[in-house]
Amino acid sequence: MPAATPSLPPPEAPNAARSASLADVAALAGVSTGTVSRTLSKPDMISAATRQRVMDAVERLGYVANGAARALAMRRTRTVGAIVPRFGSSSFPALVQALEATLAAEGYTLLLSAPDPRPSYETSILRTLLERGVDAVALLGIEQPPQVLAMLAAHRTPFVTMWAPPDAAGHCIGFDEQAAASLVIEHLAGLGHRTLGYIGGRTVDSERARRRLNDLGLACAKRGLALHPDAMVETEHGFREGFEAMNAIAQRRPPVTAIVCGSDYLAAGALAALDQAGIAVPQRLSVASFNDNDFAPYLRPPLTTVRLPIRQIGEQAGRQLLARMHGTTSPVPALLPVQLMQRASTAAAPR
Amino acid sequence: MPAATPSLPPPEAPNAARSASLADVAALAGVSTGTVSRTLSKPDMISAATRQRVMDAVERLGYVANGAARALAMRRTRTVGAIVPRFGSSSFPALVQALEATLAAEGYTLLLSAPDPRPSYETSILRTLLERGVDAVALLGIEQPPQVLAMLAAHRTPFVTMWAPPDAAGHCIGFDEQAAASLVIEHLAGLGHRTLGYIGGRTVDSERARRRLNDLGLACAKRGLALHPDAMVETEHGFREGFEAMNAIAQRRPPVTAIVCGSDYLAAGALAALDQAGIAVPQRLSVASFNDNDFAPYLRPPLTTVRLPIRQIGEQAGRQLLARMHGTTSPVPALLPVQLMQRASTAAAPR
DNA sequence: TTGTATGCGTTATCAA
DNA sequence: TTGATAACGCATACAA
Repeated sequence: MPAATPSLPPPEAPNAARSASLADVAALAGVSTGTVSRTLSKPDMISAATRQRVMDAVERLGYVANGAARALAMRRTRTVGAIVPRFGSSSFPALVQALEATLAAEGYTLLLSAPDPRPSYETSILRTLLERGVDAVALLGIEQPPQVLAMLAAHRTPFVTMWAPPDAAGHCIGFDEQAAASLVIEHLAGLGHRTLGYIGGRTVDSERARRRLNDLGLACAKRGLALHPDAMVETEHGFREGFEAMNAIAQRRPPVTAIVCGSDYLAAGALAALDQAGIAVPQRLSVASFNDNDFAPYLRPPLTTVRLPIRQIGEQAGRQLLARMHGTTSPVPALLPVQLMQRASTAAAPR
Repeated sequence: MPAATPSLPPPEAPNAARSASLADVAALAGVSTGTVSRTLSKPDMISAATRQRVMDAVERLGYVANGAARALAMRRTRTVGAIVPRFGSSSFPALVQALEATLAAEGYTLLLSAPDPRPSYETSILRTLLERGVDAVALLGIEQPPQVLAMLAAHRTPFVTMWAPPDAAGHCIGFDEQAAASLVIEHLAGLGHRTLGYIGGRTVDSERARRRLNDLGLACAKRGLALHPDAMVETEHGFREGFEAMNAIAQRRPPVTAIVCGSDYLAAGALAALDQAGIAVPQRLSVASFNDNDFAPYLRPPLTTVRLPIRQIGEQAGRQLLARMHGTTSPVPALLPVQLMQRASTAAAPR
């Protein structure tokens, strides 16, 4: 160790080995570290003169606070963990973007993780997040294993589940899935359809997909409609997947007059497949879809879609977490409304 | 081991006020904190017996390390910052997913931030990231202001720019944009097209969009093709935007025989618009596009597209950062190859 | 193999 | 208003 300069401050930065610390700033400004800290956090507690000196020193040294030290002392990181599966596709990115924006507005940063399919559950990801000291966690589209909730509880970490079944533990930000299913089915029933197909998510992977299917089934039953087994495909959400699913269905030639798609990616893919196969829509087959990316309304022929409040989920989740982190007891989140986007598709059911 | 407690540890958790610390584990296991720390980080330095005791204590207390303290002591956070604009749309999510996966495999977590349009530059976001102690930074799709690079350099933080001009400062992970433009134009020239349109990103916002346009122009010039001003639209990347851009172009009825789209979102939207307007493709108008989402090939009618190596950019960037953080001098990244996805679209140029 | 003690950079408490 | 100083929880060099 070179001359440790026990008393007086070095005139210039002696070694730029490490980036400047609070102590460096204090030395340069000729004040104590406490004063520097206060100057940065509560400037009005400091006299204008010293404040100026401190700020100058901060500027000259290019001081950037060490978040680890701050987190250690303050016991919070201003960081929020998000566990998001299949981030690269479907409508999750839009949701995450909304979440990030909401949190960023209050100075929080998002730690993004994807659940690792390998180990037992996503508890290892959660563990990593907790080690990173996240102040809160947002869970998206995962079936919460009890362990996850237990860990969260044990660490007193606020969390929300997004787009999850409303009975999920913890506070859930979602929309009325049953109403959404109902809107689609009622619409098709009104057009005279009796036998339907469905292209949607994998029920084996996803509790949400199971519920979606269940809700559709109930809505169908209420109106005497039926889902035909040969016209059902479970797949990932994506354009390509919708395309292939629709092709598979078309090959089986099931006696259906309408297809419901679980997302507008799937719908777009399905329509492309029908187009290529020369199957006229809606003359020979109607298509309706859940709309999570705002582009279904632009597809030809006009689709009737239920618009899902994707970005709103992200925003609400962000607000909810902020409130909870700040100790504000926020109202129990209500289900967000869904909306039927009716198009002037007056075509009656074929057949 | 029930009666471990050799000396005088609390029989149960006395106050669960805070979550367990190393000291708590040490006390319960009847060892020192150093031993616990070593047990967790380098287990083979510890005797089997004590290791077992420590692990039991860890288990019983549900111990999770405090990352802030660890980061403070180790001077690293195992965290990587990513600055990603508009990641809710276009092809950025896929890239981010690839980046996250690559980093997560090595125990790194991604801190995701979107550049805030408000303040001068994204230096405030970068500042936040640096305060959080990120070990490295990945910049995506932004025009790096000198300040950003300066801050990065001042803090000795490794970084890469992704999908940026190759001459950008720092190491850039990208692909050969000129080759991509060339492939599209050569293809259209080969079909006999002479006058083209283009729907792409906003050149005013994006250096990348400027270059893309420039590259297309050069490729056109080489073959004597021309871009028609009335058939040029700059917009955001999205399905809806492509739809509206194409409608705008159609209204102006420019004398073009082919349209180039900057992304498959735009292409999909454009095709939907043409479809709705009853403009036959490719009989009356050819459409070609840059393909960043793997779904253009499924669009009808067959599009010829250039596949852009989006996920590979994320992976390469991740690897590059990992290497740099570990001090490994990794080879200078080469431009990733692009690929023409030719479809059996043998239609010659109309007119 | 294990224990002890120090440092990491902030915040916060308590005096001055 | 400011300064000294004690946490904060972990890693690690050094001792034993």
